[in-house]
Order: sequence, then C-alpha cells, then structure tokens
Amino acid sequence: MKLATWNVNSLAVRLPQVLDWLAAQQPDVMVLQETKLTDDKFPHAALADAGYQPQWFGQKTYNGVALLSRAPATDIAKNIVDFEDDQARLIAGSIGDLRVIGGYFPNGQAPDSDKFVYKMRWLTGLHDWLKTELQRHTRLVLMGDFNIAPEDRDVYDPVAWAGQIHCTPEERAQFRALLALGLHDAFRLFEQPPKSWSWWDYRNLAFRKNQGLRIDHILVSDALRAHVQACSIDKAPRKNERPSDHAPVVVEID
DNA sequence: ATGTCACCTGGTAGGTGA
Repeated sequence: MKLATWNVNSLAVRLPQVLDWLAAQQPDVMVLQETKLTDDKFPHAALADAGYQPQWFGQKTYNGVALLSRAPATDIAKNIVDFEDDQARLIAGSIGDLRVIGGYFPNGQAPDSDKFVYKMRWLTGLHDWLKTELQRHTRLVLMGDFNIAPEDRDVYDPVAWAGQIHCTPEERAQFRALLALGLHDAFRLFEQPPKSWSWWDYRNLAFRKNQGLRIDHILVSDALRAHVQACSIDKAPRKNERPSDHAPVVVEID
C-alpha cells in the first residue's frame, strides 16, 4: 500500500499537477494540505474521474486539507476532536483497518508571535487526541506538513536557523512528544541521501541551491513500523514550471 | 537581497501569510 502527503499551496492552481502525479505514482491514499478552497469549490469530480474517493475540509484563502483514497474512507473526522479551532487543518479517515490522519500544522510565523502560541496549543491538542486515537486504532499513519524540522540534519543551514521558526526547541520537543506516543518517522527508518528536504522557499533560488528544510513527515504507529518498506521524498514536482514550494513524501507499507 | 507565490480587497496597487 502506497500513501503520500503533499502541501500543494492552492489546489485551484495545482490540480493539474496533482492529477498528473496521481496518474504517475498511483498511490492508494493521499493527503493534501493548503487546498485554500471552500468546500463548495473542491474539485471532487475531477478526483473521482481519476479513481479517487475524496474527503475534504476547507475554508476561504487559507489552510484546507483533503484525504484521497481508492477505497472509501469511513469514520471521517475534521479537525482535532475536542479542540476548538476556526482553521481547517486536519482530516482523518479509516481505510480498511488503517487509520489515516492528514494534517496541516500551524506555521507559527515567529517564536515571539501569537501564531506561535496557537501552534503550541494546536500541537498539544493533537498530542492529547492522538493518545485516544492510537488506543482505538493500532494501525495509524499521521502525515502532512508539520512545519517542524525535527533535527539539525533536516535543515540546510542549522546555524542560521537555530531558534528560528520550524527549528525552535519547543517545536522539536512537541515533535518528540508525538514520537513518544509510539510513532516513528518513516523517512528515518531508512538510510537517506544527505540534504534531503521537503520544502524550499520560493525566494533566493532556494531550490536550485538545494536550500531547504524537511518539514513534511509521515509518522507510523508501532504496529506498522515493521511493515514499512520504503519512504522517500519526490523532488520531481518541485521542478515543474509553476510548482508548489513543497514536494510529496511517499511511504510504502506492506 | 525582505529576491516568490497565492489570495484577498478593492481596484489596475497594497496587505497578509507562508
């Protein structure tokens, strides 16, 4: 089973690239972030024509997430249960005996900002909800744009980024707290090329210079760990003419 | 190089968020 996550930075703009990627890579499940579409504008017919059953949860201008699967997803949850939120950032569903959660974690803007406070609250809310979610579903995948670079090796210039947003000790502690629930960073279960990133700033020729961060992740539960066959970042879509600033991350689970 | 992109409001430019 192949699962993938991609922050598309506007599905209205990126729909052709998503359809191309689905056709080429044939994932069984895909989660999307930053669709930036209200629910009435979600392109469900085009995705159904491509062979996927979409679930979606969006809002105007910002955020917005979707869950695409070849088999129907059931027991759909939108946003973190029992966490009051006016932003559309999370969608979960069950596909067979697999629980899939797709998240667009808050960016946080700057460590001294209100948005950072919200990011920490959101991460704590996610952590608390995941505790019960993992009790109910032993086979669970949490994936999406975490907006956290877990370690220095996930940052092209860790000295310059030290203490900056995505790299603060507080964010990294939150990431480790998720792992402590019994989750594993699928990408790090395998030897990977050094300087592997999932996001490159649109500015400064960052992609050409390979100046990026690894902030998009796929975490798998204890029960799935031994079944993960591969995990990689597909840089190819970042080379498109009008790319998202993120690349898809892909995991293979037997 | 605070150098791009997407989307909004409101209008043919400026602000916000990433």
